[in-house]
Amino acid sequence: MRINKLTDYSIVILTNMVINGDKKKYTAKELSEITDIPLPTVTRILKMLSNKELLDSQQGPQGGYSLTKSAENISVKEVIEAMEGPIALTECSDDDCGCAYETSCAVGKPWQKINKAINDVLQNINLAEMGMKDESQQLLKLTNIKEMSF
Amino acid sequence: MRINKLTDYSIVILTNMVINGDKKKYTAKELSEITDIPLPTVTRILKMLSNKELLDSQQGPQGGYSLTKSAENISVKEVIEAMEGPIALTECSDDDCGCAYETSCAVGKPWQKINKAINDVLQNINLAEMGMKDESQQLLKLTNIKEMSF
DNA sequence: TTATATAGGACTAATTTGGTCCAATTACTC
DNA sequence: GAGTAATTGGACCAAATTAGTCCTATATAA
Repeated sequence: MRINKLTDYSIVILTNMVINGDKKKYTAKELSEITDIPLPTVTRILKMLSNKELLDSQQGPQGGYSLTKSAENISVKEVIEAMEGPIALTECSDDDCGCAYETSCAVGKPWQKINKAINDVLQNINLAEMGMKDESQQLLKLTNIKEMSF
Repeated sequence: MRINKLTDYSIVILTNMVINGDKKKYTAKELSEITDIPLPTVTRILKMLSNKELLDSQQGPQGGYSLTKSAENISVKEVIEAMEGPIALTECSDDDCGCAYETSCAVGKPWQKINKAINDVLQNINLAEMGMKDESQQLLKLTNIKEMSF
C-alpha cells in the first residue's frame, strides 16, 4: 500500500516549488538542486506533471515550469492521480470488473466505499498544507475526520 | 496505490469464510474451491493469516482453519497489516526516517496525518460489512466520514 | 499405521518500477 | 541566423518486488 517513489518525489518537488515561491518559474536543474533528486528523474516527473496540466512549461532560455494553480487549489489526490491514475486499493472496484474471480468474489461494493473515503482524505489536503512545518495550523480537516470516525 | 494481490485474495477468502459460516472450520482445499483461487496460493495466504493470529489452525484429518474472532471484530486494517505490515503511503512517515533526502524533504509531518486518516478509514470497516451484498445496511460509518469531510 | 491436513521455506518466472539517456523541438539572445 | 538553454518524447536497461509453485516436515484423527 505505497504510492510509487516517483509519486512521492513529485509531491516533494511540488511542495518545494510552493515553499520557494508559488508563482515563480523553475528549471528542472534548479529543482534537482533544491530537492537532491537526480536530474533525469526530476525531468521525467516534471514532464508527467506538465502533461497532466498541473504545471505550465516553457521551452528555451528563461524557460521552465510553474504551477498552473495556487498551492491551496492543488490537492494531494490530484498529484497522485496525475502520476498513477485513479486511486483505488484494488484492481476491481467496479461491479463488473471483468476479472476472473467475479462470480465468486463476494466483495466489490464495499471496496467502492473504501476507495471513496480514501479519495476524500487525499482530496482534503493541499500542497500549501504539505509545506507547513508547524503542525498546529495544518490539516484541521483531516483531524476532524479522524475524530469523527470514533 | 494498490494493496498486493495476495492481500486482496486474503480479504476475499476471509469474507467467504464469514459468509459461509463465521464459526466453521475450513480446509485450504475447500476455500480454494469456494473462491476459485489456486490451491497453492490459498495455502500460502492461510499460513500467513494463521501466523498473524487472524486464523486458528489445526493439523491432521478434520483439521483446517477458523476465524479467531467474530467477523464484526476483524477490521480490513488488521487484515492488510497482517499481510503487508503497517499501512503507510510513503516509506518515510516518521520525522527521522533516515532517508537520503531527509534534509531537503520538506514533507513528513503531513504524511503522518494522512496515514492516520487512512488507517482510520480501514479500521472502520470489518469483515461482516465486507460480506454484505445490500448496500443500504453497510458502511454507515464510512459514509458519515465522507459527508463530514465536505 | 495410514491418510489428511497444516508448517516452513526455497525457488522461479513475471511484472512493475526506477533510473538513465538520446534525439528532437522550441525560443530567447546576441 | 547562429548558438545556447531549455523542454519533449520516447526508448532502454537494471533492479526490485510480487505472484505463484513446489517440496519436505510435522501433527493428528481414525
